Amino acid sequence: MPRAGLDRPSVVAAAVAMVDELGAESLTLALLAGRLGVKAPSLYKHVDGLADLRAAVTVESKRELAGVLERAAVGHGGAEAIVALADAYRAWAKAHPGRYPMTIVAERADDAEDIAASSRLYAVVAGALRALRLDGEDEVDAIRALRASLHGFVGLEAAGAFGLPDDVDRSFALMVADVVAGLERRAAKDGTPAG
Amino acid sequence: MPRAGLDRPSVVAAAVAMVDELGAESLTLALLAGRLGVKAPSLYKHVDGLADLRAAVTVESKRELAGVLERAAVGHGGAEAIVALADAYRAWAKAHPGRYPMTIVAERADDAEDIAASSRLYAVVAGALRALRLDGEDEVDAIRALRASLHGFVGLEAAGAFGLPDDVDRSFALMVADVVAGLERRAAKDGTPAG
DNA sequence: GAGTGAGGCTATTGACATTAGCCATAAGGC
DNA sequence: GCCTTATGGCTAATGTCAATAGCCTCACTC
Repeated sequence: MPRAGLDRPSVVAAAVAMVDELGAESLTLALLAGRLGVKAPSLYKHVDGLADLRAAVTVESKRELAGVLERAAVGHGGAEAIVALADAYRAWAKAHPGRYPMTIVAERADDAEDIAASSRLYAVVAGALRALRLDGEDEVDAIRALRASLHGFVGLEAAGAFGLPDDVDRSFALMVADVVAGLERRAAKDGTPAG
Repeated sequence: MPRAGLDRPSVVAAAVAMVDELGAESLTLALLAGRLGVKAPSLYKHVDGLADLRAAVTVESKRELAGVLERAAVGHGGAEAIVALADAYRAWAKAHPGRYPMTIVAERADDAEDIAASSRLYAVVAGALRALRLDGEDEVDAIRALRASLHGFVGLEAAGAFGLPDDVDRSFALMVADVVAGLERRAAKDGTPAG
């Protein structure tokens, strides 16, 4: 029997592809092994079971999304940066419906890579809001509002909750514009000490 | 062997309780049967397998949430109604983290009960926005924006994505206020033909 | 009280994860 | 160029779970 030449990165990459194609539910060691030309127990040489594999796919997905958002934000400032981030966020989620939900699960305290990837994701959103010059609790509140809107819209869209034929792109653009306007008003209020 | 006296409603009710306690992942026919003092195959006399049971729990959850929201909205008008709806929505989701995600899955075209429950849920959100007097696409856009914000916030909260200690209630109240303000501005623009 | 059907049951199959333990291959030391 | 070693495959076995088939008995009806 020739060696298949697998290692952890290649196994995780195949798992990522599988989740993209078949959805998170369908990620099974048996099927993945088959695709890699190997029997299921062999995967345990590279990965510590299904839970570990899922965790690895999660980290990889957080990294990928963070990278996409970082690239989307460059060259834009102020409100434009937020809109660019929002569009990239939604596009990535639509392109990877199987993996998108993984990007919002809380980081595992014992996984340094997960913590790093999650922080990157948080940082890129925070970065898009930097121009508003909010700080402390106000900044946290703003980040939460933006993340909630984006995640909610994308999550509902992926779940097929927008059954009506009305233009979804338009609904999204309007929502993002409202969020931007709302946060800008918060920033204005913040910067202008009330009498 | 005495009969256990089960029927579809009692089996579904036990499943609902199980999801509330243990989460959706842990809903298994084997465990549920054990709780009901019965062996797993017996459940097939009342329910058409795990998929059917999950679908039934989903419908029940949509109904329950719709009922809660309907009750929350009565006695409020305008912006107040939206805030009341939002608070009730979040409270229910926090109280039922295992079932909440089921409430957003698209209805199954072949399940009349599911369609009815989903419509009720949509209608109660639409009702809270009625005072804005939006119509057609504008109304659809508004409903989507409100649903997205609510779903996103509670989804992130349930996922443990709000790791920072900052006051989550405050973040939510601010977001809802911004959504209300944004939609009111849309309504004003809509009612005032631009020059 | 006989008949009947609903609601339990056991037995079995099949998918899957996981563990234990074996064996060959590929890589490195002499 | 051999010998050692550990890595990366394997088979075999266990356990959990869903699902199906087919049996048996209780409870209700006539």
